[in-house]
Amino acid sequence: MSGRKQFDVDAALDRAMRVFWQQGYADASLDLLGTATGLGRGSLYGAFGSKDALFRTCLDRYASIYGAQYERALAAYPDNPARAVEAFFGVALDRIADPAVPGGCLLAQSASQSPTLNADSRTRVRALLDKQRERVRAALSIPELDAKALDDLATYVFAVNQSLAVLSRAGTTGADLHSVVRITCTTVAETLARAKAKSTRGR
Amino acid sequence: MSGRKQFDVDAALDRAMRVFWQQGYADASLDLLGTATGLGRGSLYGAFGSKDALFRTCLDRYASIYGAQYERALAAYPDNPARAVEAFFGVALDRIADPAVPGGCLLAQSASQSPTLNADSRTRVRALLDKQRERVRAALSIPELDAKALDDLATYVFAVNQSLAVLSRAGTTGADLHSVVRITCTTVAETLARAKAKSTRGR
DNA sequence: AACATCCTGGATCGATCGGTCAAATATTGG
DNA sequence: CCAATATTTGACCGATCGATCCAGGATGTT
Repeated sequence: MSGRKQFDVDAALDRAMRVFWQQGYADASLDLLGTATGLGRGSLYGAFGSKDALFRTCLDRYASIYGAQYERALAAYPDNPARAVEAFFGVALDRIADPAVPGGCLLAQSASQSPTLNADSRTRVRALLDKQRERVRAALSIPELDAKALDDLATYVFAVNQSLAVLSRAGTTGADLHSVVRITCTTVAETLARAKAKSTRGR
Repeated sequence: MSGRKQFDVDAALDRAMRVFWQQGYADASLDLLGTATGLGRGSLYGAFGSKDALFRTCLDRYASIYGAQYERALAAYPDNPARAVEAFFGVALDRIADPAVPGGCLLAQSASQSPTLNADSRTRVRALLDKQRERVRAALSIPELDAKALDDLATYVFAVNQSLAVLSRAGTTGADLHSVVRITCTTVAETLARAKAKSTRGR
C-alpha cells in the first residue's frame, strides 16, 4: 500500500461547492471546478466519480453546514417559536450578506434549476429541502396549533426563506430582504398568538 | 419588392417563449427553438437577430401578456387593496395551475438565472420585474400608509409572488401554494387595517 | 535504494453549443 | 409566364462541454 491522498478532500469540496453555488450546476464547468480546486480532471473523477456525484457531495456538504446553523437558530428559543423563526431568518440573511460566500442559497437555486438537473441530483435537492421544511415545522409546533395550520405556516416560512435567496440573486437589496423578513415574522407571531387565543377561548 | 414574410411571427414567438419558459435560457438550444417554431436557424436569425434578441423579445411578450393580466386583477378592486392583492395572486396561481403553459414564471426563473444571462437580458429582466413591483405598490397605496411601509409591503407581496413560481418549479403542490397565498393575503389585509386604525387614532 | 501503488496533468474524444453562409425555394411585380 | 428579390433551408464553423485515457511523477513500504 502506498500513494496516499495528496490533496485535502474537504478543502477541495469547499471550493467546488462555492463554484456550484455561484455558477449553478450547468455553468460550473470542469475547467472552472478544476481551477478552483487546483485539481486536474483525472483527479476530480478519481476522487468523486463524475460531475453529478461531485455536485451531490457538495449539496450534502452545504446542507450539513447550513442545516446545522438553521437547526441551532431554531433551537435557540424552544419556548418561543416566533423568536425561533426570527433567528432562522437571521441565519439566511447573514449568509446572504456575507461577502465571503456567494449570494443566494445553493439548494434554492438548484431547486429553481431543477428541471435541467440529473434525476438523482433533483431527488437529492428535494430531500434536503423537505428536511429543512420539516425542521421549521417542528420548531413551530405548539399544542394550540392544529396540524393543517401548522403545515401551512411552515410552508409559508419555508417559501419566504426560499424567496430571500432568489431575490438576492436577482438584485434585491439587503434592506428590502430585511423588510420582507420583518413582515413575515410579524405574521408568524400573530398567527401563533391567534391560535393560542382561540384555544383559550374555546376551552 | 417581393418575397414577403412566410410565417406567422407572433405564433413563432409564442412557441419560442414557451421553450424559454420551460427550459430556461441556457437550455433552450437553437435546435429546440427551431423545432418548436418550425423555423430553421437562418430564419430565426433573419427575423430576430440573435438568440439573445429573440429571448428579449419573448421576455417583452411575456411581460405584455401576463403584465396586463396582473394589471387587470389589481385594478378590479380599486377601493380594496387587500382584495386586489388577492386577485393578483389569483392570476399567478391560475397560470401556474394551467396545464397549457409551462410551470413557474418566465421572469422569475430568468431572474434566478440572472448571473448567467447576457448583460442586456439581465437588465431587461430587472426592468420588467421592477415594473411589476411598481404595479403592486400603486395598487396598495392608501393615504393611511406611509411611504416606507408601502414600499415594504409591496416588496413583500412581490417576493411572495416570485416564490410561488420558484416553489412550483421545485415541486411544491398547488395546495401548498394556496396556503402560502392565503397567509400572505391575511397579512396584507391586517397590515392595511392596522395602518388605518393607527391613522384614525392619531387624528 | 528499489519497487509497487496510486495520484496527477494534459492530450484527446465525441457531442453539442451559438452563429454563419451559400444554394434552393417561394413570392410578387411586370 | 418570366425575372427580380427576399426568405428558407441545411450544411458547416470554431468553441466548449463532460468524460476518458495514459504516460509520468510522487509516495510509502520493504
